[in-house]
Amino acid sequence: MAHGRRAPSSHPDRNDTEHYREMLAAFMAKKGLRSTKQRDHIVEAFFAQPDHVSIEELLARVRERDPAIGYATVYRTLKLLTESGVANERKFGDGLTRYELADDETHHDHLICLECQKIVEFEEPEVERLQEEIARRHGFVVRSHKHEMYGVCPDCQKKAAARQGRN
Amino acid sequence: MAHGRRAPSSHPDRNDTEHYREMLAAFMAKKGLRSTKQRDHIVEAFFAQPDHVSIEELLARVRERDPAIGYATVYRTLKLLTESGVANERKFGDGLTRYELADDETHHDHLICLECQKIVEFEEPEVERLQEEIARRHGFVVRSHKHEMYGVCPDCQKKAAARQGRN
DNA sequence: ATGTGTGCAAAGAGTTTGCACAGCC
DNA sequence: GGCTGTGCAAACTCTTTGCACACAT
Repeated sequence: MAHGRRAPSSHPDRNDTEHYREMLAAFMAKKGLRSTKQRDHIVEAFFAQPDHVSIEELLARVRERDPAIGYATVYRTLKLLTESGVANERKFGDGLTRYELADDETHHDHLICLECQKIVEFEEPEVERLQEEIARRHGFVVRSHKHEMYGVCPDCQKKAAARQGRN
Repeated sequence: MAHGRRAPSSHPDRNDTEHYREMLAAFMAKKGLRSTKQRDHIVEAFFAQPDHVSIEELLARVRERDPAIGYATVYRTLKLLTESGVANERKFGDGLTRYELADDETHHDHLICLECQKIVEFEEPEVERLQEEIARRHGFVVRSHKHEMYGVCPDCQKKAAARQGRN
């Protein structure tokens, strides 16, 4: 693949997103879909913050530029991004659908803080390898995976310890 | 822990569920909660099929015994089971909340077929070990985790191949 | 008797959809 | 001009909640 490997948690620069812009353009051309200012705004907002964004967050961001944009449009555009292979839907436990760049090369997974909802990404190639082996053992062909750990982050552990000290 | 290790995908026998029955009884006693025939039916239905049951499935099963049971009661009882530590909530991608026995010793994870929705459990202690290491590296204390692989099961691969052959 | 539990129906939260109008090609 | 896209609001799905009555303890 042409684009470079992206370190977890870094925001992709223009060059990194180029590949996804092309994917999207190709998909839209193939389906006869049109480019509109709403879609452009939403796509830009997504590329500017492409990790774990919820519809709400995206809508807020997009409305800074164009207050008239409706949330149905955001839903529809994110579905478009998902279908074109640019974005992936993720459902963490909180009932919201979040979206992230569909980076099929960099398989990052998530550590989620149960107290402050902070999401930390990690990569572990060894886990990837084991996964493949498990799938093979069961005869599955794997398309995607989800690996999340829920716990308490260092900051919240400190806070909890401080609370403990006071009481 | 007193209860035996349970192999993935096997249904626990009476003896296996004993431990959970005790947990539940202790929780209810502590909170001053009451035993009712509805709760008994729901709990039995859950223990009879404790893996990945949805509220719908549970409700259908419970109504075979008592058609008057409302779904609010099933929701409330499953929440009770979750709070008492007997059950765990799981959200796979389909928008339904499913419940399973909260077996904190046997960490089984899931392989999910994207075509027929079949769910296969697997265990991989090595992955568990790696997880712990990753969490430690990030300073997290892990409470729970979720590890799911989405793909195509052997049956559906065969079906797809057959379709291919015919066309 | 007291207060928890239940069933129903309504309310919520998140997401999808139908429709008339707007705007791209 | 034709057809896609948009915004709004209504519809939908799953889950939670308020209320009056039922029933454990």
